[in-house]
Amino acid sequence: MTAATSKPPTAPKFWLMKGEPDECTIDDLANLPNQTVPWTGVRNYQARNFMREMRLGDLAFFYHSSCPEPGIAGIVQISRLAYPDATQFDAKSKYFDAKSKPEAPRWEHVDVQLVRKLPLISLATLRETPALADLTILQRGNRLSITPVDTVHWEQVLKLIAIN
DNA sequence: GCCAACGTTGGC
DNA sequence: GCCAACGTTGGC
Repeated sequence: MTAATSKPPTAPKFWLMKGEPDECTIDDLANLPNQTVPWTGVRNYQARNFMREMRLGDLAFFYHSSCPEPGIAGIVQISRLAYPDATQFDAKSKYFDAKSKPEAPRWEHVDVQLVRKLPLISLATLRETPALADLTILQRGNRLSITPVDTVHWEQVLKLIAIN
């Protein structure tokens, strides 16, 4: 038995990131410089911690949330590791956090870059797919804006649109 | 706008 | 450290 059974630390991970189309749609992202956006505004420790775990090249589903047609709208990749969120110190921002100090920032975020837009995979379609029953965002009461996605779930979602 | 579910706050 | 009150999320 060798030590070769463990996975390389560089294996890309999969995530799902919820965004509100009111702020940035997948098409908005496509039109930004470098098709890249800083994922600012996360104010939940669990979601922040997931961003800290992200590595360059990890892939994420870009999910449209709080809108008429919620669902997966595209794929993005992590293009910059977590760094302090400037909006927490901006008193005019809706993400301002008076309790966070510049010498000890509470909130961080990654940057994400568009990989490809997908035909919208609606929340209803996700719910109708038995193989996705354990997908985190489909669990009762789940509100986390950033969640890990199992490899099998990632592949299953892509099967829904015959990409892979 | 409703409301279930969950996270955060703060008094004790 | 408990827990009630309050705020937020997010689909419907």
